[in-house]
Amino acid sequence: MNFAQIILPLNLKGTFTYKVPDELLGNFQIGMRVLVSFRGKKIYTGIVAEIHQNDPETFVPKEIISILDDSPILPKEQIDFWHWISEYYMCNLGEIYRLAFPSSLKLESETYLKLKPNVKVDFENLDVNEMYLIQALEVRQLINVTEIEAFIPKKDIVKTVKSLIDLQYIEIDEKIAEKYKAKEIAYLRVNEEELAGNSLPQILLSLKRSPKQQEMFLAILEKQTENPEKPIRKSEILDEGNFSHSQLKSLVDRNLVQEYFLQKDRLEAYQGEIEEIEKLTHEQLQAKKEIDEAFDEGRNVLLHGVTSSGKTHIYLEKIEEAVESGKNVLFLLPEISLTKQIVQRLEKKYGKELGFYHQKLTDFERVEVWRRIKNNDIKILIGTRIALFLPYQNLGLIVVDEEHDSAYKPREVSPFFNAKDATQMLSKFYAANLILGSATPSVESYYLAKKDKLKYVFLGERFGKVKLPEFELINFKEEQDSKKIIGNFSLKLIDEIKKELERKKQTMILHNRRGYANVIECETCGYVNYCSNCDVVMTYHKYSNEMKCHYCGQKASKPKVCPKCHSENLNERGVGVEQIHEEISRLFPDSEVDRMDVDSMRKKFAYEKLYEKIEEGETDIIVGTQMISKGLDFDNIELVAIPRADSMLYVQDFRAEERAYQLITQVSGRAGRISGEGKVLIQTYNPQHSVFQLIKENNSDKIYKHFLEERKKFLYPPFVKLIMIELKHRKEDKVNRSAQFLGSVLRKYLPEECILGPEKSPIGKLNLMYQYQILLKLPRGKKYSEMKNLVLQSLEEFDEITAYQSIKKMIFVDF
DNA sequence: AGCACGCCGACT
DNA sequence: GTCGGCGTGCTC
Repeated sequence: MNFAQIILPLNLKGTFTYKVPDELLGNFQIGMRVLVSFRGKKIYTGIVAEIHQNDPETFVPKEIISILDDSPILPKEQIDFWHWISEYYMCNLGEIYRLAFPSSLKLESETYLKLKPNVKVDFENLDVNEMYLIQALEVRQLINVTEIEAFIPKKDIVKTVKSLIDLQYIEIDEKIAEKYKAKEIAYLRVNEEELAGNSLPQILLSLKRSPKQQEMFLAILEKQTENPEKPIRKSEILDEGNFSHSQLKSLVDRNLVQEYFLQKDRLEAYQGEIEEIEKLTHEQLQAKKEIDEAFDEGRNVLLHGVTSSGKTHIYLEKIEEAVESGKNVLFLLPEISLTKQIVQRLEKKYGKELGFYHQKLTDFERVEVWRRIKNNDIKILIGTRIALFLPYQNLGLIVVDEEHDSAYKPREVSPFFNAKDATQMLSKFYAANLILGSATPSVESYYLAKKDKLKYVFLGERFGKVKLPEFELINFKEEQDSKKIIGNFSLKLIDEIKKELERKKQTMILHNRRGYANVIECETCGYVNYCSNCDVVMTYHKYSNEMKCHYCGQKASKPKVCPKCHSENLNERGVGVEQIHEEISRLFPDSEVDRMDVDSMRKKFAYEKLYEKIEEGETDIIVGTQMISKGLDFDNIELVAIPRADSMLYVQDFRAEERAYQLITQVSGRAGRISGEGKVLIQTYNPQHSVFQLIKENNSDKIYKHFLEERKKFLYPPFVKLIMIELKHRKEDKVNRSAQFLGSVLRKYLPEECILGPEKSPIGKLNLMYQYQILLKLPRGKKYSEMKNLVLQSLEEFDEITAYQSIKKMIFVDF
């Protein structure tokens, strides 16, 4: 008797045991998809995680209904990887499965059934339900499981389907993939035979009464003669010459032009020439050599390269080497919009062998990439964190660009894992090389590199020996005291911007806070506008004239009078980017000032439009949030100003300083990329603050040393391992009680100094859910896994309390 | 997760 | 009298 452990797309612990029917055993392998029923009526696509002979004692396993693949859809490496993520990040395999697979590859009750071809049904021996289903299938070729519910009682569905499959009357529609045919694109060509049979003047004569058709025919002919190899897109002809479909139809009817279709991947392949990569500089060559050596020793690399030092060049070299040696490459980015430079080059050289995979693709597009990866048609995959789960065949190199970016570990979507860290395991399973790259590596990666767990490769020069920007601190307190300010700007800063404008250079102003004012407060009674769903104040957005909650997205109108005491003395407090933008526009009325933040970029193509505008030099000053620190590489920006730099530091998060450093450094990298005349002005009330001083000094070793000392002193990563447990419920007393209970269970097993809390989360209520948290600081190394097991045990004890089952539990490991 | 079952309040 | 609220239990 054979059994299998099946991963189901449900947020449930572990795998489920099913019996493998003997007739399926012939081709039954780990990594294949199977169809199983669960809870009687629902059908799910599961993944075979294990095959064994242990008949379970406590329950009678159900049988697998059918196999959906001829060969494993998931390679062994991925299954190992899933197990690792599940264990390390304490999440369920089902959650990973849900995230990893495009929904069409894990159809549930949507799965379609059809009659087997040329089958003679013996109606005599069928029961009523079976007869209904057969009859329904005779009328309609395909029926999905949900539709069957209309005429067969839910509880009998699986039984009916199964017995008909056993009788060989019906089958699962296995052409799931075929439902997602590659998009076909229409092309046109001149009918060569006609052209050979008749002379061109003859043909044109025959068209003399339809001038538009004649024009169109010539347009097609011209393109075809120009480059006989290049197919001519139908849409291209219609759009360029402004021809109509009916005109084309006449030409096709006359047999002068032929319409044909080519299966074309949705992701367009670039057709053009390839430029050679510029030669690596001496410093880059040295870096590359060090990377090569590290790879020879089987070590992973942290490539720490200052902004515009040409990390991309080095990536490209390594990527091309890997591809040439027959391996495939995964290039990971925090967000897909940041692909510009790397893509341009790769697209030219690899065209169709380049793939993209990210959250913004449609399901159709995702399935297509899956298929291409499976067929080994993609050599280089550029993607975001979900691209970790593609069924790579022959992965030889993984590059994680901007490895410090927090987009690699979003806290909003489960399963919670850090893609940057997970990559290290993925590379291990595939025996692939790994490069983590950044201008501002995370403190953790830097530490690993210094500890020699990663090979540290440093690029300290900008490409072409361009000078790094200079930093200057402006003591805003002093300027304020001597009345040398206007609003949020010191005269000094205003003056510097003026100079840039005169030189026709562009300026960037960073203010990392959305909206216009942080709070609207009643001066009379002190009332502030709280979000009704969350325990946070609502931010005033002047542009849209509304109050917004940045956590749940709720909007409200701006109060005209205090809702509590009806006073009209409402005060705006806390400066947002809109206000900075407004002030700058007022200070420089003749200049073009644009704002870039999530709120102003919401409209379709808003980002692209502004990007073009800046590139064309039509924008003089760009005011924005952290958005401006990424992906905007323009040659003409020389000044970067940060008027209220302190706001970045006073966030209660042990990474606040690291983030501030990263953000300031990243945005400063936009300045003087070509000219080397870049300047960064930081306005602060606290110029003596160590972070500002260290940034000014621009000595990365010293900065990281400082961060590491702080982390060591206050016991934070990388010196301890953090696990944050967050409990949520609609009723505050209930979460509070449950959190106290979990705290006491944890204290039973773990030493007191490891446990902080439980306490109310910094945001005590979010989306109507009250949240409490417990922070665990666990020792590194061997002890860690022991202690983690104790945490697991505590959580199990917690789960045994039925009253707490409705408490939502979120676990963030290494968050 | 998601779905059924089951036990208490406001209503055609 | 019912509809429907969400607490509880269970899934191979």
